[in-house]
Amino acid sequence: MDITRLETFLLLTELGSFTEVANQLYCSQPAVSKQIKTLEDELGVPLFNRIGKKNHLTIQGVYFKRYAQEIVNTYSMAKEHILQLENLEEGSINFGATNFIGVYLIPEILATFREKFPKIQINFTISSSKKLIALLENDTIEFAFLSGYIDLIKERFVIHEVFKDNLKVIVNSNHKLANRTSITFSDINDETFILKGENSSMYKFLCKRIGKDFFKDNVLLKISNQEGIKEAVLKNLGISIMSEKAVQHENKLGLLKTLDLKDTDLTRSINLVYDKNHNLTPAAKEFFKCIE
Amino acid sequence: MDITRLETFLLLTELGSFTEVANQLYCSQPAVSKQIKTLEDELGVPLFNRIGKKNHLTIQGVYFKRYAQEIVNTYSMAKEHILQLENLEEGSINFGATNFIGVYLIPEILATFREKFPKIQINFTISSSKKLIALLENDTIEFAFLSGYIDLIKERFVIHEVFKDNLKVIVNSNHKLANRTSITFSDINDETFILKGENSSMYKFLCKRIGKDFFKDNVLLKISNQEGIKEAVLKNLGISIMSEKAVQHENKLGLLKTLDLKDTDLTRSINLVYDKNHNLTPAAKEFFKCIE
DNA sequence: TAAAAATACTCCATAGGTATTTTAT
DNA sequence: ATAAAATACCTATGGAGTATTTTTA
Repeated sequence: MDITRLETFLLLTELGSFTEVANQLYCSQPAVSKQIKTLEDELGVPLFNRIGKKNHLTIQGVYFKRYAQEIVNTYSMAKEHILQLENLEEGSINFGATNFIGVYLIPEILATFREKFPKIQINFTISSSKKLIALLENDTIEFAFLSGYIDLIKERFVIHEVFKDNLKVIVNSNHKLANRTSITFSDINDETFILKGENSSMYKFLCKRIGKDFFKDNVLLKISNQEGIKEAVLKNLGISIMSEKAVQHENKLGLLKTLDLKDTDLTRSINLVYDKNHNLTPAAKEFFKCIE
Repeated sequence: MDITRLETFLLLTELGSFTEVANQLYCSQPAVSKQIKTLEDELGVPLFNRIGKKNHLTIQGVYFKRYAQEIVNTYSMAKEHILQLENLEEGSINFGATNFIGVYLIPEILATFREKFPKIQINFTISSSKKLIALLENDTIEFAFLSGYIDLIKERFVIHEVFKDNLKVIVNSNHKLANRTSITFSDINDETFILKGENSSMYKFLCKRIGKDFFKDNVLLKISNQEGIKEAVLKNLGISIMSEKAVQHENKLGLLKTLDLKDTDLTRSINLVYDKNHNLTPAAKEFFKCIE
C-alpha cells in the first residue's frame, strides 16, 4: 500500500473528478484511474460510485477516508520530525488555539519563538475547541492550546496547564459601578449581560462557576463574537465578563473598567494539549520552552 | 512510501538482523537490505547504525519508529473496519416501499434479515412511489419496492421483479356474491365500487387492466385509505378490489370473501428498484438474499 | 574464518505515459 | 456532441531474486 495512492484518493474525495486530480498532481488521467482501481482492488471494496462525471464515495469509501487522512498526516509529521532533528534551520510547526487564546496569549510566544528560530514555518490555526480536537486526533496539528474546562480523553492526551487567565466583570467607564474595584452578585443583579450564546464554552464555564440560575434574572444580550461584545460594552449597552487580557488596551485608555467579582473564583486555566502517543518534534519542544 | 516497507522496518527494529527479518518475511536478505535502503533514501536520513552484525536504531530511527508503528496500525484498523462492514457487523440499510408493500410484504423479510444481521441499523421509509423515487434519486434511500406499473427511467434504475401480487374482488360475507368463487364483469355491473381516488396508482392500474369505461357505469365510493376501504366493505357499503394479502385475516375469520374476476389478469408485479450506477452496500446485498 | 550485510546483475511486475474507446450528459 | 473515465498497449523504473563480494567479530 503506497501512501501516495492514499493522497490521490483523498484529493479525489475533495475534487470528485479524475481529470481534475490528474491536473493538480501533474500526471495523466489514466494514472489517477489506475491508482484508484489499485486501491479498490487492494482493499477489496469499491470506494467510489462512478456516475458519469460525478464521483462520490461509497459507504466503504466514507469509512476509509478517515484512516487514509490519518495515515497521510502521520507520515508528513514523521518527515517533519526527521527534518527538524538536524537543526532547526528548516521545517515547520503546526498547532492551534481557540479564539481568545490565539488572539491574546499566543502572539507574544510566537514573537519569542520567531526571533529564536526565524527559519521555521509557523502554521497556526485558530478554531473552535471541537475542531481543534479533531485536528489533533488526525495529526493535522501537533498540539493545541485549549481552555481548561474542555473535556479531553486523558488516556489519549497529555495536558499541561500553561497559563492562568483571570476573568473580570467589565463595565463602561461611565457606568455607575465604574468607580468600584470589586463587586458582588447583588450589584449586578439587574444589569444587562452581554455574552456569547448558550452553546459557547465561555457561557458554560460561567454557568459552572457562578451558577445556572444567575443569568436568568438578567437580560442577556447575545453577541457571538468577542470583539463585538467589547464594542457593545464600549457603547454602554451592558456589562460583560471576559479575560482581563482581552481588554487591557481599553482599560489603559480608560474606556472601560475591570471589576473583581467577590467570592467567586473566575480564573480558568489554559492548557497545552498533545497526543500522548507522539514524540514532539524538536520545533515543538523549542516552542514549549518559549512559554516560560 | 509503501506501508509494507514500514512493516519491514518495524520488524528489523525488533529483530536487529536483516537475515532474520528475511526469514520471517519469507524473502531474501538482499530484499530486506534494499527495502531499508530505499526507506532511508526516501527520508534522507540513516535509520540504523550498521556496526557489523549488530544493528541498532539511529536517533532518527528511534523517532521514526513510532510514526511507522502508528501508520501500520492505522492501516490495519482501516482494513479491519472495512471487513466489519463487509461482514455486516456494523452499518445501516436505508430503503423504502409503498404503503401496501411496506405493510403486508416487507415485515416478513425484515424479520429474516434482522435475525441474520442483528447489528445492522434498519431505516425503512413507507411513502408514496413518487416520493420514494425522489429519495432514490438523491441517495437518501438505497433501494425501494415499487409496484410494477410505476414508470421508471430504465437507463437509471435496475428493476427486479421480486413478488407477484394477486388482486381479488372482495365482498362482504353477507353479500349476494359471497358464495361464488369466481365472477365476471356482468355480475358486478351495478355494484358500488369502493376505491381510492382517480389519481391513485391502484385506480390507474385497474383502468389499464379492466378498461377505463368499466367504472363509469358503477357507483364509485372513494376512500383514500386502504384500511378505510376494508372497513367499508366490512360494513357492506360496497365491494372493492385489493390484494388478497391485505385481507387474509378478514378472509380467514369469514368476515369477507375474495372472488376471482374471470377473464382478467389482476396480478401485478412488485419490483425491487435501485440506482444502476451505485455500488450496493454489503447490507443491501444480504437483504436482497433474504427475498427468497 | 564464519557470519552477516552489501553489491552486481538479471528478471519481472507494475506504475505511468500516449492513443483510443466507451460512457454519460 | 462533448467531455470525462476506462481501456489498450507500450515503456521504463524499481523491486525481488541469485550469485558474489565485502566486512567484522
